[in-house]
Amino acid sequence: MDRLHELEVFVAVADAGSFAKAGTRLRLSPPAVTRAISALEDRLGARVFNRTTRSLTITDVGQRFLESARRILTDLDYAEREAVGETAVPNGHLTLTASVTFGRTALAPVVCAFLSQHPRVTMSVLLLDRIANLVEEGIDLAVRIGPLPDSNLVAKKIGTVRRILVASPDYLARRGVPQTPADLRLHSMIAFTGLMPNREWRFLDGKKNNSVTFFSRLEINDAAASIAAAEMGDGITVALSYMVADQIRDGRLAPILDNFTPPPVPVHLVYPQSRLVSSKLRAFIDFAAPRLRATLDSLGLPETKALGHPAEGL
Amino acid sequence: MDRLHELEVFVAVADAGSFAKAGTRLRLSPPAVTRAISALEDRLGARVFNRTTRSLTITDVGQRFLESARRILTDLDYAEREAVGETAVPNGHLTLTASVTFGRTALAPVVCAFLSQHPRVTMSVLLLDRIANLVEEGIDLAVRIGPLPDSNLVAKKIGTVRRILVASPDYLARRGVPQTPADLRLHSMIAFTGLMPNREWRFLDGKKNNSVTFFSRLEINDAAASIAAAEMGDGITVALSYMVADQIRDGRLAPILDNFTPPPVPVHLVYPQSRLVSSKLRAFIDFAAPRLRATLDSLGLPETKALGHPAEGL
DNA sequence: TCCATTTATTCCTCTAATCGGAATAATGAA
DNA sequence: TTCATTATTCCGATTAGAGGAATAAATGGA
Repeated sequence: MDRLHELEVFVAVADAGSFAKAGTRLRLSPPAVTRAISALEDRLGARVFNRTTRSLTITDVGQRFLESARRILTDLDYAEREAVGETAVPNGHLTLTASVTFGRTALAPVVCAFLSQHPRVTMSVLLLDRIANLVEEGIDLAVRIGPLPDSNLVAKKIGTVRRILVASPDYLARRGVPQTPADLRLHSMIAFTGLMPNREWRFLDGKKNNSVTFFSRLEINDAAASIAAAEMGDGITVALSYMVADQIRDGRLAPILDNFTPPPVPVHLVYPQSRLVSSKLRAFIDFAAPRLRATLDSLGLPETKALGHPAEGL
Repeated sequence: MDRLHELEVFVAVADAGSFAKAGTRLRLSPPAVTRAISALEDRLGARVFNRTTRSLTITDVGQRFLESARRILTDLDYAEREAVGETAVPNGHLTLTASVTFGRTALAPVVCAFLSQHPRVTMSVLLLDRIANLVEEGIDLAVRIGPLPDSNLVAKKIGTVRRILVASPDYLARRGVPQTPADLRLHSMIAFTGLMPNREWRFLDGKKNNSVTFFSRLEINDAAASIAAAEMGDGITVALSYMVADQIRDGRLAPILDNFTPPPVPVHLVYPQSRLVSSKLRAFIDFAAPRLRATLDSLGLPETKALGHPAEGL
């Protein structure tokens, strides 16, 4: 077994406080974690952890070894990068996460372009419609849409996205185009709960925040499904602008009530705070930020200051 | 691949100056050495050695990495030993060498006893009838019989062995027992060239060195074969006392001219000089020295000061 | 006190990695 | 120019390590 792998697993278990969490962080199966720790313990001839199914404590041997293991892993990483000096190219693995639709539409092309320029980097891209815990899940970088809660993550803002109402031309031909937000009460609304909870459309009326509530005949928690339903003429839904860029361009959906939208929400790249951001992560951020900014700009109006009610983050 | 294995191979190649020598030292096949260096170079994204079939130079990248690699290997070894602290047991691999017959008769039982007391140690025992180069061949310890040439090896003397003349009782009944060294001229001599080159028997006559030359009808360079020939009644041969201890005890050979033997030759444990003798090597030396000393004592007269002509070493 | 859930470990099968031998090609020395 | 040595590649065989499933144990909550 790769002895450095053993050390990596050992440090991860010590940091995570359990085999299971360390496995999640390192994307290893439970037996793989057990195997690595057992191999280390065999070589040391001593236990490094005392553990049961629900508790884990580090032993004296483990405590003494832990600092050395960290240092050795850091030293090797540094030595390898120092050895190749100024000619170093970013290499290694990066794990990213984003929402499913953002990942598909905006992030994937940027990742592919980055990988073609950096053949020594490998990536995992996790498209999730939940807020991942970066540290616990061993994720290097996330794209976060919406206001950020306080945390010790580093955030780099790359733009905003607008929340817009859309409907199919066929629907609008049948039912008329709403002229005011109040008109929405007369329409079939497809309530995507991720962006319009409580059947309420909040918007800026000039500089004033306003909202209108409505009855929705369809309430759904999946963005793609709500957009598909709107395309089929079932009603009006809300989407983030990038989610429907293709459909708008192709004429399958039309934006409505453009002057009555909520303020745009920010989009950030976020990553765990660290004294040393790895070169590959730095390289990706520097590569991706302007490209994602351009993507966001082309998919919506230029960035404006966010005012008023914060949206639920994705 | 075990990344530390890559570092170990890398350091060994740098020290040895060739893949082939490093492979010999580490007991790896040529492809295994190539594979380890290639894996390291793939991970660094740069060559560490420029090499042809007959030359090898370290690159700038390799030079920068070499010191780090050494330090990391040393740090890990130390960290593992420190972590387990006072409860540490010797562990790891030791490579020993000795002559074939000494290995079989005297060393093997000691090695087995040591291994049964130290289950965390593994050993390779190389029984060779040539003088191995410890550093080049990655050998931790050798048993050397005979005077030692100057070297930077550390030597610990554990005893002496006598060179004795032996013949079978049947031969002696047929041809008579030689009473003086000069009588050897009248006998059939089996000249084992390793111990009696130039058909000459050198011996101490009181305090004076003396010698007798003779015609030998059989000259052979293999100790076992010459002893076997003597057992068959073909003549008188010379042997180191431990080589024929069993035969003498069993009455299959008898020593002759005991008062006219050359001075005993020393037996040493030798190992490369190093600032830190590994705990497993230290443990083996401490374990083996008294036992081998006892073995040598029981197989021959007590240790006496070596005087006169040095024997060829084995 | 009991039960359900979670987690560490073990077993098994499959896949991938690494082994060494043989062959090849290249290099340097005689 | 030839030959011996050495680094590399290829191939088949063996071993290692993966993850899934099952198991057992421990813990927390009811």
